[in-house]
Amino acid sequence: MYDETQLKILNSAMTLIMEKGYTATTTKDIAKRAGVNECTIFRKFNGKKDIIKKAMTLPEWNPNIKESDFEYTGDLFRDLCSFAEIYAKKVTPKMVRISLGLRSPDLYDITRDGIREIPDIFKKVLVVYFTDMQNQGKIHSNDIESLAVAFLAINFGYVFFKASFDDDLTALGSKEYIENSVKHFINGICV
Amino acid sequence: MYDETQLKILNSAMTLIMEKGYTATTTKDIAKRAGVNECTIFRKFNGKKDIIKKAMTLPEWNPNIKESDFEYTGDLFRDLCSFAEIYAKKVTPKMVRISLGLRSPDLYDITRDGIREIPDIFKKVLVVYFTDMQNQGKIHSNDIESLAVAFLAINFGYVFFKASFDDDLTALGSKEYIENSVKHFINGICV
DNA sequence: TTATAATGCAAGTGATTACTTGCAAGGAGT
DNA sequence: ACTCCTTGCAAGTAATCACTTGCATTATAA
Repeated sequence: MYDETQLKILNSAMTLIMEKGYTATTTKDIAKRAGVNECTIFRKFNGKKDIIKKAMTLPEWNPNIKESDFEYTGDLFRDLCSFAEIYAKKVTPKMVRISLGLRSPDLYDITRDGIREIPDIFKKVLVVYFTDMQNQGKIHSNDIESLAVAFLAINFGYVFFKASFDDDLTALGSKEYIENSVKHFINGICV
Repeated sequence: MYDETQLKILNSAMTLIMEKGYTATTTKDIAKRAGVNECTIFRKFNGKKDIIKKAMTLPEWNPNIKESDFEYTGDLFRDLCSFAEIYAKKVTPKMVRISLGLRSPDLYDITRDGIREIPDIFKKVLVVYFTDMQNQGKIHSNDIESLAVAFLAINFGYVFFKASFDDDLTALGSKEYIENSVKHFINGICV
């Protein structure tokens, strides 16, 4: 699909965008990091935006989340931990940083759908799951929507904090956080 | 503190940064939106960065969150709803958009502390609160830290989604979300 | 009236941007 | 040996960036 030179350019561009954002990343920067001449970039791609468009299809720069990734057994704790782990594995701090770096008005038409897709799919999975559990009488909730958004927020918030502040806001590891937050989510905190 | 011209420049600059990000916002843009000549900007401020530095001290562009804003009674539901409401009132989608727009490498030295401060303070308040409730025997948790981060994430996640996707991800209003998510947070979902 | 300060206007600064072009060097396959 | 194909190199494009300057205009205050 892409030759070695193209891959170096794609990866360098995304790494820089992750660090500085799209607008602040220059083609000169990209060339330097990729170890190629600047004009090579324009021989290989149709401009700066084209690099992003193509890089976003690479698995390395796309969580590529699918509804079918999330399977469940009916065991609440096990299922929610599994959901959270899959989400954490796909939506890494690196992915969050990239999606923040791609926020640029003249890039929205390219990036918008791909970025919106990720929380959307995870939320859909959760709504289906909670509805199913509700029907099976395993949970009680008068608002599945709030439940799904809250669980999504619990997981997204954590990775966002890591992406933004590293370990400064919380030193909690992903595994402990998932286990504890799921436990609290299921059982509540009331005595 | 600032004359009318300066305020127009400050507000225009921040509005544009909210929409396009710092690097993509030009001084020409700012001048045009403020209805002043571009050179006036440089007569009133010491460069582009200086505008940001000064705008960030304005209450309109700074959540200005303080630990003392959060008071509690000991009633779990009431307290957590109150915390969430205060947080939602200070950390609006507009504020989130601004803090995302300010992400630029050559701005970090100015903005970093102010941005990190907000989740930090809210988390501190939550840790103190949950510890107190634990000591009073009102809640049970083997990890206060996870609890605080999860509650912070529930509230930040929601406002972030609104800032990024408006009502597309969820049409839930702030009031319903807070009430439902707090209820779930306290009671859990298990039957 | 007169002095002062704020602003607009127009023109211009050098630096940087994304992007282009012509030519030469090198490697790979025939 | 010959031909592609890729790439580097150097030079250049027009546009835009943050920022400056000199002068005219206006409103305000003394």
